[in-house]
Amino acid sequence: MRLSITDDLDLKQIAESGQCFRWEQIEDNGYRIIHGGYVLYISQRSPGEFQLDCEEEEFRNVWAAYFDLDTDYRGIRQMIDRDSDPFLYAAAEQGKGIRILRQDPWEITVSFIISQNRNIPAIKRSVERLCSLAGKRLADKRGEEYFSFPAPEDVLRLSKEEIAQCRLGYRDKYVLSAAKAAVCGDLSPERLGSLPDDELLRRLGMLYGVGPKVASCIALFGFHRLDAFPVDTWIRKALVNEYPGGFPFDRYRPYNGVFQQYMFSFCRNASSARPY
DNA sequence: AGGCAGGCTTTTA
DNA sequence: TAAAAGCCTGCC
Repeated sequence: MRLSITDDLDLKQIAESGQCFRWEQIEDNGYRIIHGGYVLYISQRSPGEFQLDCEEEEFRNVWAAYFDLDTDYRGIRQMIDRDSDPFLYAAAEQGKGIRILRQDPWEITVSFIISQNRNIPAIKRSVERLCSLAGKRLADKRGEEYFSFPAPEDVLRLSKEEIAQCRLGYRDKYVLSAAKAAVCGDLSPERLGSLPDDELLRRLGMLYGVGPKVASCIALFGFHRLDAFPVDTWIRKALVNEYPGGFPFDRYRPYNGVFQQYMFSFCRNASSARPY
């Protein structure tokens, strides 16, 4: 089917934004996306024009939510005043097209535990290795092989040797601990989904190996808490350099996490020049 | 009590 | 060799 939208949506921006680690680029501006039991091939024809290899029904039931199409990202960007916050304005202009996907909380929890103290290519390798060893080997509509993201029980069934092959390093015990918590139901959306942000962050932070940064990422990307604001090395530098008086969280509530994502993308893409 | 230094696996540039 | 979407432990 074809999809035409007027709001922000840029596949390349999202693919490189560091929130999803399993999108596979299959052509220029075309990706294969694995989400739960569904696989989508989607390509961007032009700004606002997309081709998807699914029926309208699946789009309405699955992918519209995945891409968070009910949220008005253009409207969120318009909260920025160009004159009073030129840095954030420049970041949002360059990151236009980013959306916060509604991804699976368990997959996000594992992915961001793995992410700590590593760069994105390394994260992707570990996640994919984990999937190929513990996930189910399946075929998509094109007959191409893919692996599902493993359930917590599947992760717990891995041998020591298989865990080692995932190159998780010292994070392996964190992943196994999270899997045990998930099996107990301690990570279920039913139990955590209705908690207020601060309480959710507190619960996530109780997981072994999950500190403030990773907890914020899980809240933002796994529980769609758009006000959660992960502070990593990039954002830390940006806050020091651009907001010596502190970031105006009150001004940007309840979308601080979206703005954080623009800044993260901007800082990572910026080489050394600062064109703003 | 709360803050801080050092250590941790591996990969990337 | 330093840095990478950090966190844990032990010490003060």
